[in-house]
Amino acid sequence: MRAAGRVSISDVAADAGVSISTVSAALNDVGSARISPRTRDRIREVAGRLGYVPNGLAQGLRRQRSGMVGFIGDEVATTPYAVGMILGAQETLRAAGILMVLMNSQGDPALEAREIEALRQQRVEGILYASMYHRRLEPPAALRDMATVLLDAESRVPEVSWVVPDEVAGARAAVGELLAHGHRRIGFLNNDEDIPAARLRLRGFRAAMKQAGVAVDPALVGGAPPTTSGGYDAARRMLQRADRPTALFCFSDLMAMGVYQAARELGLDVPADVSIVGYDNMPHVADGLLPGLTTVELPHYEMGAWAAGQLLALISAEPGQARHVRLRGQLVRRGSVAVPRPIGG
Amino acid sequence: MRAAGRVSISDVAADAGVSISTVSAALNDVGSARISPRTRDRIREVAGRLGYVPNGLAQGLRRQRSGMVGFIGDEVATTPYAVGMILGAQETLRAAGILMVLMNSQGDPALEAREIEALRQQRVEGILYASMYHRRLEPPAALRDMATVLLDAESRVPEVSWVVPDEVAGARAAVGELLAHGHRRIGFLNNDEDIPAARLRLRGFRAAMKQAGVAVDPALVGGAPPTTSGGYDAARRMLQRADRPTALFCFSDLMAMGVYQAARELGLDVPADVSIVGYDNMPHVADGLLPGLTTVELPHYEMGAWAAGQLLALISAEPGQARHVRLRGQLVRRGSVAVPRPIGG
DNA sequence: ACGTTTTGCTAAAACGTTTCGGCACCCTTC
DNA sequence: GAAGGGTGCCGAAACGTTTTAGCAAAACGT
Repeated sequence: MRAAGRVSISDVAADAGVSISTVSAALNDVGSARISPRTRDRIREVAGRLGYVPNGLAQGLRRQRSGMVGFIGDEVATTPYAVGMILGAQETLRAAGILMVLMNSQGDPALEAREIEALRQQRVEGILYASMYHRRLEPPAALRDMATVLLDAESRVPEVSWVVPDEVAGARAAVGELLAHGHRRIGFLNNDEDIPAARLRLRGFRAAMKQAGVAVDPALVGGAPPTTSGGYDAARRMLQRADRPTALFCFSDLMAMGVYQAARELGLDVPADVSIVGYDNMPHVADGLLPGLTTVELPHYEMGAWAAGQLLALISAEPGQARHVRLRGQLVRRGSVAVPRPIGG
Repeated sequence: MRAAGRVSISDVAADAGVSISTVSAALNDVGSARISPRTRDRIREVAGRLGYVPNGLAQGLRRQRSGMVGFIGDEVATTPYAVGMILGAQETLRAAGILMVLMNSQGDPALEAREIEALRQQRVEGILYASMYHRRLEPPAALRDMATVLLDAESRVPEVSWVVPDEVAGARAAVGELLAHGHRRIGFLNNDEDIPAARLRLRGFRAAMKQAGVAVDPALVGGAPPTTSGGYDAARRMLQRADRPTALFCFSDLMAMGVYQAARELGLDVPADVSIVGYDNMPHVADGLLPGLTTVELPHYEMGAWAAGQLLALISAEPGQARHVRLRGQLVRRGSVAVPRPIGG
């Protein structure tokens, strides 16, 4: 079991009959070093035959670069969203030959501090600090002197880079889809918490309506908990009105799922009687509903990839330009939007 | 930006007026070394004041232990299931002071080989090799000489440790719940793929029925794709029979979601007319449905934790006992099971 | 044939730890 | 007052690399 990587550079050197410096230069293709092609090939052959794998710890120690970055999630790893961000980040880092060490703090500051200490000890070159939902947040003091990028969170301090979804554009796309189908009485079931996503999607909703010249009926804008039953309750209220909306834009796919239930109970067909657009493109929910839910994707993968790219830039470039980005998510069209039919028709 | 961890053990030694050996011994509480309490305290104080963080790479090099393990997922990171396993593993490793490096191979063997190489280079002490769904699978040859534990997969070769869910027990628990409520005509909507989970859950279904002395009607056992629409289609067929079942056990929560839809369309109430039990306890699906779905949890977190523990054992113990475990998942009771009422009543 | 350049390689230092053996010194003990 | 044992610390080697400076031999120019 403990045989892995037992052969060191000096074994290769001995077998090839050269010095370890030569082996190092040959294997690393050092431009400044002059090595005859024959020697180089011999070294390569020996290294391959012996199964030589350079010791990353020794390399890291000597080069003063560990080749690793840390990924810290608050409670992030408990949510399906985490995977997209992790995947995107990991993909980008892999291309750069960097490994990713995963941590999650469960929202416990003391634990988080210990984790940062462990990462610092392993000399990670930077930190991806991820939130599970779009919010405002300041990275802990322990990260002050490390290259850090915030994922799905915005910071007040301008020196730290971050990436979040473009909520306004997402909401505009969603409402635009409904408007394009001819809907005019469009309701918005917002999240009733005071978070950036709620504020910004409302702004996008209003902007889209205004641009289309459609007045917003305040009675059709409601807040509820962003859960299935939150959506269910709100939808029951809204869909029983005489002047009910022909379409509903929901803050989340979960709320939309509740809307489906409510609609069915009220004898309303989706999408014939009421069109629905969700938000999140939650795996197995948005595509699991019948009919499939048209929704706005949260660009988790892209945010992860962008954050990793920015982190790599911070690590290599000394000036360390902080950047702040809002990434658009695609509208994913499925079967929950149709042309409205006259109410009571 | 690049200030992190600049201070080394020799800085501490110089400031404290002792040798680096003494600093090392003092900070590591080496039993064999004799250091006066006063000196030790002084060293501690200096280390704290200077913000000394030992260099993990140098430690790893010298101790011949990197303090890291790798986690390789096939396509695992794309699924919500991954997070539970990752979390469980990470938690256990954290307690042992071990970091976890995350990789995912997307099912591409060439990529996987490169990733293993990278992990080997960083001298990880072992590998957690995770599958996204319970299946048979052999770890790649490149892992032959490394401490490896399979997660959510069984291997044919007895030397490799693995952990999978106890599917038979899970199915028995699910069907037992229905039987306990008085159901006798119980249908099973199985996955029509030929995978261990399908075979074993069918076995569990039969075993539970047999134990209760209830004959299995073959017409009530069906296979379908484990998706929402798969469940929907199968349920429509089965629930329109004159001798329809009063309860349905579904291979997955997604299928159960389709069953909800079908039942509602057929004017059947859940759970009054038809009781439903799912499998997976899929986040935001099982608890998002109305009524909440009673289902069997897949013990992802526990499997991750067990695998990490076993890996730690393999790493430390030279004999390296391979172990194979089937972990039970809890039955999670929500609102989708009730006492049956007479059909047509 | 003799300096000069180029080629092909090596020695040694350095990265930051841990650990082993040993060296002073002090305190007992007789 | 010398032998003996404990106490408190230190020096140096080793872990496996990379990199810089430099050296011998070969090739080149005249």
